[in-house]
Amino acid sequence: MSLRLFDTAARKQRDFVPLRAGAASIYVCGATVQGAPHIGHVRSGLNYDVLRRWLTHQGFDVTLVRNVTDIDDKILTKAAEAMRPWWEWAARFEREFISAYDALGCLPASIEPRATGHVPQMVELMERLIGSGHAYAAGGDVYFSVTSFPEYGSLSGQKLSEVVQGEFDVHGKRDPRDFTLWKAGKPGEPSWPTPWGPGRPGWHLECSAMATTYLGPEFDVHGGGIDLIFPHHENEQAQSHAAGDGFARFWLHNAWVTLGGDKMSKSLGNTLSIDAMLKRVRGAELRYYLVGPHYRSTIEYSDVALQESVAAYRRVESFVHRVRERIGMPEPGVLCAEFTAAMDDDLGTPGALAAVHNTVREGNTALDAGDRAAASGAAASVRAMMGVLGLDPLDPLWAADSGSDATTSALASLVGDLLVQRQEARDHRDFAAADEVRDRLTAAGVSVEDGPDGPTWSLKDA
RNA sequence: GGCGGAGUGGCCGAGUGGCUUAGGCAAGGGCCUGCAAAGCCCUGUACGCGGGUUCGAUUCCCGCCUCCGCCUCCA
Repeated sequence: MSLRLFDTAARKQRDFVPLRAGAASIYVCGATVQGAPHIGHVRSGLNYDVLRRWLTHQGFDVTLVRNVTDIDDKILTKAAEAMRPWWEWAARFEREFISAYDALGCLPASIEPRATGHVPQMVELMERLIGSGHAYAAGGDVYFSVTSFPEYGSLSGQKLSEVVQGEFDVHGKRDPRDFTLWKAGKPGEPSWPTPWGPGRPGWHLECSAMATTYLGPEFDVHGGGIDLIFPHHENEQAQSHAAGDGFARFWLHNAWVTLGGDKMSKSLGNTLSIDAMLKRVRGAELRYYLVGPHYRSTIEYSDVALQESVAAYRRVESFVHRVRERIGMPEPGVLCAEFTAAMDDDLGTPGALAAVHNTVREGNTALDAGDRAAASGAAASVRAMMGVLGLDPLDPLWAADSGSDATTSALASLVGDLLVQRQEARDHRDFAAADEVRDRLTAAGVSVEDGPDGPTWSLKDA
């Protein structure tokens, strides 16, 4: 049994066979850095992070490219409204995206190329397309001729005759469905020189150029949100195939995070910004929420569901912590077969998580029974499985969630003293005094649990 | 109009032609505990509606209803 992925182009699952044995190349459409990241953006990043981790765990040498679109109409418009240079505006949100990815445990991409840094490659691609009759320049714009390419529409299942995209254009567009590869420069806007005059990149072109620059003319996986299927990915594929590149062998698309039944709206977007979310839950908890459902299922956001994920994650986390405290640090061990089977089935994270929880239960039972080897083994397995999902509670990645070392050790010292007092009271069967200590700790946000090896404590909900 | 997705038990969320009907959260009962907490055990018996195929359908087929996405920038 090996990995099978749902390929949008084939509309079915296919066995993942990489182009080069032992290696996997992935291109993900990253952000247009025009505003702050919300959980929907990050869900996409997370999905491909899980794919990347799974492939890495299976021994593949993974190259993951996640681009940054740092030039586009909205960036220009918003920057102008804010009276800031467009490049400063783009850089600011690029940083916000990076820190959002970091906060949720998204491994850094192999490279995060910016559109503005790849104009020569775009020009080269356009020259090839014009040379082969698939593109034409008109009034400083460059368009892709959709009717020159019979395959157009194959990725998204659109019939060219039914496509209603685009509008008639003043620059001499030959067909309203032709899409823009390159936009002629306008006064006051940034531009780059080309054989057809100064201008700036069209959205579709940049991804083709960057993907093939780093991954070669043909590569394994191209991912993005489902909204990108048409026209963005259709156009990318058309350009690259028309230019003679093999391009993506698999197309993966993740579903939305919706709010109130609707696609996230600008007005409500703030509510779900990563910054706002991380004030309520920890990064790992938010990640669990976003990674738990299958990537092709829509997540209808709700506070209740988020809290359920928090509870579920903590169940796993507390088990691993318990083992660490009673037995010692478990190193990541082997995955259970159920987990592997689930992941191989188009990244079935729900089934994978079910396997984790089953192992947690077995581990807890072993712990209760005093079977240290079994408990430790279960914890090792849980760490490995959660690690594939980027959720290993003992990953240093999440250390920041529990405060600085100095703070932690000061707190540990104070709580330790109180627990000694409480234990003395208990030894004297003075339960009123013992409970008073516990109540004080509870009120301070520290919960106490009595285990077979004495009491342990932890911080309660943030 | 074209293309695509979805409707599962109190909630979230998988999945499957019948077998122990995933897993989590919440609830009730029990064990454990000085009491708790955590943990473990047990309980709930779901699959939008109407037909059809079948020995048997939540799962396959047909029709219908409702919701959503893309076709314009979008993760």
